[in-house]
Amino acid sequence: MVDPAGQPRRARSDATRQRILDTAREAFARQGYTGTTITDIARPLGITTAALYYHFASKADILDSLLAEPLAAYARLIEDATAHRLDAPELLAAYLDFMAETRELIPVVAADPAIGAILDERLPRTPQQMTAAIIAALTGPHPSRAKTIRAHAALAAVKEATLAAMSDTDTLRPRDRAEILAAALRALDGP
Amino acid sequence: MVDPAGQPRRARSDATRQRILDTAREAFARQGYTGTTITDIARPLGITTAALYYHFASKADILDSLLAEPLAAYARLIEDATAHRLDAPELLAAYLDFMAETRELIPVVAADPAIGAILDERLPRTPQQMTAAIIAALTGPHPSRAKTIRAHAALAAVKEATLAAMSDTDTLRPRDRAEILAAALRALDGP
DNA sequence: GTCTATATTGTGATAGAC
DNA sequence: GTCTATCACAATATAGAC
Repeated sequence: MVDPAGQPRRARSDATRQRILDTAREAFARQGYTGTTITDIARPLGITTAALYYHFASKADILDSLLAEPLAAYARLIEDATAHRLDAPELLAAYLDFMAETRELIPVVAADPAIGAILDERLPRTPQQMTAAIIAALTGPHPSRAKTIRAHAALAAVKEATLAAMSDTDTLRPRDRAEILAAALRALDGP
Repeated sequence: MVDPAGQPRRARSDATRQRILDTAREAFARQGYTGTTITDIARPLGITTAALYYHFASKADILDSLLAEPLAAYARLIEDATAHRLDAPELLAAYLDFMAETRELIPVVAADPAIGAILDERLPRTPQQMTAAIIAALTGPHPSRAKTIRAHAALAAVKEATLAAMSDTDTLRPRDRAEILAAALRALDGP
């Protein structure tokens, strides 16, 4: 059960699979999902596209593998929001932490309309419905138009400021995190 | 100079050209630029793709025609920002009005990495540099890290809240506009 | 100004050898 | 597990008739 390279075969295969995922994530982040060809993924790895299809059933399957864990985390966030287990500051903080962890894939998913179809099959609700659920949790039981607008502002502030703050660091600095949350809460709550 | 339909030929051609642009804008907004085929544009109009190529040199040429005016307006905004002709509230207001006018095309441009290449040829600076210029104008002469983060938050709040407010109306309500600007300024300026 | 027909290229994906 | 070779298809774009 050990091949000439001295590694168990299963481990070797898993390692290749992981390298494909890493390369794919990078390529998707840079060129988008539709804009990335399977050749773009295979070539940097020094393998052919045929070899790639030994590890994954399709291009969409690669994306699925990349998104599985983040999507599950996001679904949990939505569930917490709709069940009112989090107040507004806690919800914004949870949303921020999710964005921080998933920062590489966020633009990929947001960017490509072709991903919408894939997402619809993986999620209990549409992305728009899921955003609406967070907005609703932020506005509380009496959602005036003004409050809804402020909720959109706060959510967008958290998302973009987090991505901006992490453009030069791999881990979000606690001071930055606090600054972002304070700014979002000011946008949400009024003077 | 009048064809059987009773219209001057030039006017008829211009009208067709305009219908192509309208259909293309709608399709791009729905499916993205890369995700839209020229057949997607031609079929709803009841013409063939060959006919479409009489009016436009390429698919990219259609996008160029759609973006020409918005890009010029955005370049003027950047120029005003870098020349410090606008203070922070005025700059956010100008940014908001630009987003409101261009709302259909914003997701298209933001979404598709393939558009980046086209944009690089049309703009004096990269989109990232242009955003950075607005951020710099918002932070003022002494850009602390905290202030920069707040500027990102404010800008994102304006952008997304404006798109959200206009999702159900064609013209932005003055009350909504004021609400968005107030929220963004709170995010920017601190308590 | 629009058509039919076609050239050309790029892409996701598969078959079968090693 | 990776290769060579190839397929099927879709997409942009062009040629030339009407």
